[in-house]
Amino acid sequence: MKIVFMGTPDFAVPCLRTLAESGHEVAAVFTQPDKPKGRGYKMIPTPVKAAALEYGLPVYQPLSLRKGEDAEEAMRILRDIAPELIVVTAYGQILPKEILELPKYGCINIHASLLPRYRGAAPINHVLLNGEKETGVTSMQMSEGLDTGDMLIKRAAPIGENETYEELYARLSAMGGEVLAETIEALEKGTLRPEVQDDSLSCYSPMIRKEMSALDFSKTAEEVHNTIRGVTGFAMLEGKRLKVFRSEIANGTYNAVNGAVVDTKNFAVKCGDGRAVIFREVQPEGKKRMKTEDFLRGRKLTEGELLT
RNA sequence: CGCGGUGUGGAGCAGCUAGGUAGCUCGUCGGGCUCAUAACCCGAAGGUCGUUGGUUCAAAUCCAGCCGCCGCAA
Repeated sequence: MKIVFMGTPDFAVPCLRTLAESGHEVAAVFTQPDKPKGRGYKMIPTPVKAAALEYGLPVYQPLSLRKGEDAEEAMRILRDIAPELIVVTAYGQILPKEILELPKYGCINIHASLLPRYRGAAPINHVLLNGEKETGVTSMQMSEGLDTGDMLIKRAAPIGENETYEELYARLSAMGGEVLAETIEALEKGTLRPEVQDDSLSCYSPMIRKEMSALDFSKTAEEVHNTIRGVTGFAMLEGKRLKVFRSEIANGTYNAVNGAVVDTKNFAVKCGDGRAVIFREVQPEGKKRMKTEDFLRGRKLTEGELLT
């Protein structure tokens, strides 16, 4: 089958690899344009582009598929290729109707949630922020709405109590490749049974804004913990930013001001419900990421010291 | 040329402002104590102080360049 793949971040790479190694013809890979990024504004290729070049696949990076010269040219390229199927995984652009209808089998999307829950840009983050116990990956037949297409194959995954965004992201990313493989296999066999999404059960997961990462110690320990897991928390310690990558909820309750260090050996911080969150992995401003034990060797805490 | 921080034994840091014996908390190794321990006590090994050059009687420390790592911002 002749397939065009569209995707951008790491998350989409397993899907691309699945296709590239499936024996199907990957006629083109679309990914977002390279942008000056990071320190020194270096141009960094998107992970999907890097992987595509590895396989020697042609890469296209239109600014937009909806308007402008790039969109027209992209449309010409797609018509010229005449793919039987387009696979989209975390591409970062909305596809216009004419592209959705171009391939014989339409466009298939791999989405990192159990639809219709957590439609939208940041399902993995929001699932963790909300303390969900289970999530998954769904493949769907794309339609014009945002993640509203008919569901094809759905696979669930339990979420660990202390699992972080990075960990869940990696798991679901790999699972995405597997679900895609199954979906294509079923498509070829004609055994797919599309299932309409129940809109009344749906919810959206909007893009993450950086202020969502600010830890608020007046909230419950569970909420603080979920913020750390879902979007990497940060707090101010002695005027400097401290990122928190990993945490657990401490046993027992404490009597102290919210945000106070209540255990200097474990770096436990008291939260609004009297319980405390133990930081397990942190990164001080200007330093690298490290385990809390390492951090505490160089930076002694005092009981009652305040995080804000 | 986006802004800024940082590079010191295996880990995390201090020392640098006012150049002159390489230090702290851990880890490792050896020994001791203990019913026992991620506990405690004693001892030891381990560092071209990122790199190159400059200033100086003398540079981890001052100056310049280079390399690496990181935060912010996009």
